[in-house]
Amino acid sequence: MAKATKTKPEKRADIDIEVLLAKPWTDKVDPTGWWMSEKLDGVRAIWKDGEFWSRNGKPFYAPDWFKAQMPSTQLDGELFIGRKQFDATVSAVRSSSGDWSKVKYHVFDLYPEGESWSSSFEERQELLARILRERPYIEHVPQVRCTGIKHLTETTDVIINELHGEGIMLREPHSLYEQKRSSTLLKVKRFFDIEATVLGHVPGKGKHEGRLGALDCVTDHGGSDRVVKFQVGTGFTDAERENPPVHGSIITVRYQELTKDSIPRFPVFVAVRDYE
DNA sequence: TTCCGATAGTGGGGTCGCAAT
DNA sequence: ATTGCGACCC
DNA sequence: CACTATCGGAA
Repeated sequence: MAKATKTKPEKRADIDIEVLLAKPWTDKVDPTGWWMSEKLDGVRAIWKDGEFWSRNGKPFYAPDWFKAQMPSTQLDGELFIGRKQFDATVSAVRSSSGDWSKVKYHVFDLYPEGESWSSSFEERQELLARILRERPYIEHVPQVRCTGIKHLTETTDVIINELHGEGIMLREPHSLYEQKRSSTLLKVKRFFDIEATVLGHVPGKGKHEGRLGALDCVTDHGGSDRVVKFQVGTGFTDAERENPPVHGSIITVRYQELTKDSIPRFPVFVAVRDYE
């Protein structure tokens, strides 16, 4: 295993980074012919000018041995340790003395520079396949042609239920790299519902001054002796914030997954429970 | 008429780093 | 040594 | 990341 060098990273200013961002998939879009890849729950990073950059233009300071394998080509991908290891990935790549030994850079596209603007997704993947060969800490994210909605559903089942991954990314065939949120890139995720009891109200700020900001909640999933407290602050209409569920109400909360402490990640208010 | 795209602005869990205690 | 907070990631 | 609220133009 290569060791991190002691050379302190030169401080670099932020730069302008504009990446392709995804929209949620709905069944109004027929995925037939689209490219499927696993949605990796890591940290988005652009390789450019000898450094990794976040999608907000902040630098990540990878060790020299990690950067030594990188090509000169500008790349778009995910710094990723493994499934269910988002926190470990963040810790590795964002701390000043992070352990990059388990991190790999999973590349799914070129980052535009000149002519890559005008090349199709398939052409860019072909170029990537040639560039990314035989590089120890780089993976070229596999793309699978989707044969239809059943194929998409079954693949999502495997990724989420068996491999415990986050979901699927869908790429429109022949699409260009657009440096914005685009309908040519869709994310397929799944969410769960839980019921929780309202403990209290957190006041809102700014445009929500004087009304609800978030609800303090508690749930007893995972054992009635284990009290799991969390907050939910999105999913409300303005009218609901004006007149929120009172203390003691049972509400439904949607979330993606439970954290290691059994707390819902990405919690969203759905409704007050409407049955007894 | 409805829908879509873009912008602005709220909110969550978790981690790191730094200041205050 | 502990706590709180802003600034990031998602 | 999640969402709501607006607005203007496309569909």
